[in-house]
Amino acid sequence: MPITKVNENELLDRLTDVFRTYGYEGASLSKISEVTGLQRASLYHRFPGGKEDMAKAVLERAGQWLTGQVLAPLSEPGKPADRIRHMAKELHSFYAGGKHCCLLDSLSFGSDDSDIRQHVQQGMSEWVDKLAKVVREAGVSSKNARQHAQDAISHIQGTLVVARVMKDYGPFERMLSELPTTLLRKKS
Amino acid sequence: MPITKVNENELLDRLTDVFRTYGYEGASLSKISEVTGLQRASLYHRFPGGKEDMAKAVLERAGQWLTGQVLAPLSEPGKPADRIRHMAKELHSFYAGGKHCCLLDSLSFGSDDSDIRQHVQQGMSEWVDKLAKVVREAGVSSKNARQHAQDAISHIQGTLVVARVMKDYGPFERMLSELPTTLLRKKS
DNA sequence: TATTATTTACCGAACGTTCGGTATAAGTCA
DNA sequence: TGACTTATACCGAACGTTCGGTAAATAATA
Repeated sequence: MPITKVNENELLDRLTDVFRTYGYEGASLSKISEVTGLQRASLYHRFPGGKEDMAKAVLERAGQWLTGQVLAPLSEPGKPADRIRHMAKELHSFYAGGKHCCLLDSLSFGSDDSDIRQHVQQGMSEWVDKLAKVVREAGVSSKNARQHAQDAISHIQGTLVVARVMKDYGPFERMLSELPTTLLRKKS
Repeated sequence: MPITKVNENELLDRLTDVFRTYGYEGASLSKISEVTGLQRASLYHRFPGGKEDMAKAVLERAGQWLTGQVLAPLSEPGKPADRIRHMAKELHSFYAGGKHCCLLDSLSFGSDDSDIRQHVQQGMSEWVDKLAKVVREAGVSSKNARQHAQDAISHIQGTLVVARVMKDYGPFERMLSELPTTLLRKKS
């Protein structure tokens, strides 16, 4: 078979970049074609389902990344606070120090019942659940654990919004450094 | 002169709704026309600068609303904590309990140097400054005041993202109720 | 040769925008 | 008052462009 012009991983990297930056509607096929170096028709060869397939693939891979790289350190041996510090480090590189915004934000606009929206919701839902589980294992009560997980993710999303709008990455950095404390606080 | 089909305020209300929900690119003139009840050409009579003018007008009014309704209670007499509680109340209705997402989020996607983006940045910048000023007046050190203001706005944005994605308004409500504490904490 | 990746060329539909024109209200002046 | 002008609010139809998507042909590997 002929060689691919762009390999799967790099293709998804660039797609991620476009969807992150411009959102779903803003990510036109022209822009995608320009960024990936593939013509529209070639993109349809790679993603028969078109733009929606691309967005789903991007979300899928981001979810795997999150699970494997960010959430995994939480399940390894060591003191809970150390494990969370490890996660913070992974989050830092995942979001490029706040310079990359979150797909769960950029892809969550538009009509309520869109297919993409459901994927986004499921992604965030899994994130909350997995994070809450670990916090619970660290000795926080079940109810508080879920709240802390939600609050942490809220804070991540919020600092990323501020970073995007203001180009100020301070709040994101600060939030990461305070994660061990805020996430494991016994009483809210 | 003939009477208007939709008055200025209601028109801006509906425009706000569309931009909030769909973002700038997602808010097509067809959708706007449908929601406002005005034909495309009529919208250009009201907003000669087209879609961009509409978004700017919407941002402008939201900024005035924020200044007048949300930030104003912070400058009135009374205990700082009470004043912040008042602001929280106003924020609650401003964002409809978390069901309305923030224009500063939905309009902040797309190319970095767009005119809209600059308006959004200026809007959030003003918000941080005004909030920081009040926190400083309540006795918090200058540096901490700015950080607390940024953190509060981050948390607002974050809980709104979570609310939009998950349809869970708990984090937003919780965040508002904890605002007096978090905003006035002396040490971080 | 069979298969696969990519391309050129093209499609109908929707995009944001503009134009020509109509209906209504208010001001002007014989 | 009544005819005339001006200004406003709106609309239908079209503008050129871009949208997401497809069919047929070419190039390259196995």
